Amino acid sequence: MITTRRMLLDTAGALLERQGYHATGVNQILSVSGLQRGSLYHHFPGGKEELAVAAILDRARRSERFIERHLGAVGDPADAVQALVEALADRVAHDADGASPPFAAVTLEAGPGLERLRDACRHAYTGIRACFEAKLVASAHEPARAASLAAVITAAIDGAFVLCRVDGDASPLRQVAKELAVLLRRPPPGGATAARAAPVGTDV
Amino acid sequence: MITTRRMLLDTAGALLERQGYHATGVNQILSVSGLQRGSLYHHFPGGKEELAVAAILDRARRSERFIERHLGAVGDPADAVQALVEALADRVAHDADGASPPFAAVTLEAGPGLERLRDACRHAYTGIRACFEAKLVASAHEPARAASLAAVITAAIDGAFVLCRVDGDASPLRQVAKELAVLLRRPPPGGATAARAAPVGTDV
DNA sequence: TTGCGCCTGGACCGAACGGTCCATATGCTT
DNA sequence: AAGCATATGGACCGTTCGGTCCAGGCGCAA
Repeated sequence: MITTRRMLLDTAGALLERQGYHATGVNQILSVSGLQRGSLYHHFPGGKEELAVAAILDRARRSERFIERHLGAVGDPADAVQALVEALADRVAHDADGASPPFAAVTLEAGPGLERLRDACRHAYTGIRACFEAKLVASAHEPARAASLAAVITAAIDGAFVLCRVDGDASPLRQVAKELAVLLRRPPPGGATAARAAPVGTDV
Repeated sequence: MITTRRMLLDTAGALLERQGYHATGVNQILSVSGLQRGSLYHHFPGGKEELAVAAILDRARRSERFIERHLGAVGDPADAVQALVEALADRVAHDADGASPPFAAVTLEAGPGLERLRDACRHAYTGIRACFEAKLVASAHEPARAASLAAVITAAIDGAFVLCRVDGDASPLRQVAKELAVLLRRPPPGGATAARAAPVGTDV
């Protein structure tokens, strides 16, 4: 049955995102999903870690599609990133418990003995950075600078999720949305490109 | 004995930073520190959570002092933040396993039932943001913008630590150092304030 | 209908978890 | 030297952990 596997991936993914790997027990995954141990170990013979890896990779794919869709909808990269992060903030505002960076907790917990999980997280972060990088390169940024900006965007969003969690409030994400837009509108320090700075600004 | 308490705080703090709360067992804290259960529960009758809270608060104080020292040593806030983040990158480069945001993992894991821990994390993040905010306000930034920039700085550093972990490399922090400096040198979007570089006094 | 896959329910397991308890040091006060 | 609070070593406890196992349920092909 496909729906059982899907249920496991979604449940495990949501719990991993919110709580991390060690705080998420197999029993919790089962009780939340309403399934039984036999099903889990049938679909994921490798147990908890195999399920976690599959759930992370699944959510990584979804995250990339989400980002690509948003970045593709707006031409200017500064506006596009701002809109994307505002959308994440809206999501946090509706569902306060959803204030979680998708992979940070699991990444930080994946120590020795969980190499597969670590690889999955690396894959996720690499893909996400690549989405931003592609958008920036397509908007005439130099490749090295695009990579640098993509890392900052990814890092700031992740960190903002953490701040949203401690604040119980979406404003850190909104602050990051605004400031990333400021950063992205600035011509590179080398000054090669003429100021496309534009009078756009002034939205709060 | 004070050294026993100190040993527990340092050991627990380091493990919590690297692995998070649930991945860090009481047995691990004891074996790494070379102490015994009796000592731990004597100094921290509240057990694992009380020790974790104390360790987090302890490290929060140290983090604030570290940040204040670095920000106080350089007048211009952009240069100061850049130097601070470069210093963190150097630390990561030497000690690859030290690539951990100090409080992110624990923050994300602190769900229902660990409210004290969550409060400690909130306190830590609030204090760290306040350090940056104070520096920016002292450098003639408007308060609202200073708060926004402080949140972005804090978030970007945290996220960069996560990226350093997955990359096994300090370059995300170096990229963030560079880009934060770019952002901080940029006048606010409204264009009103021309942030004249601060009086070089080592305030804070 | 019978047989034969895949899938699920759920009892069961050893190990590890956090926590309790107390006998015994240790060192300070008198 | 005696007495006492503080601190430590370590056995022990109940619970929960992730994981195994297998008896049946189900759907489909002959």
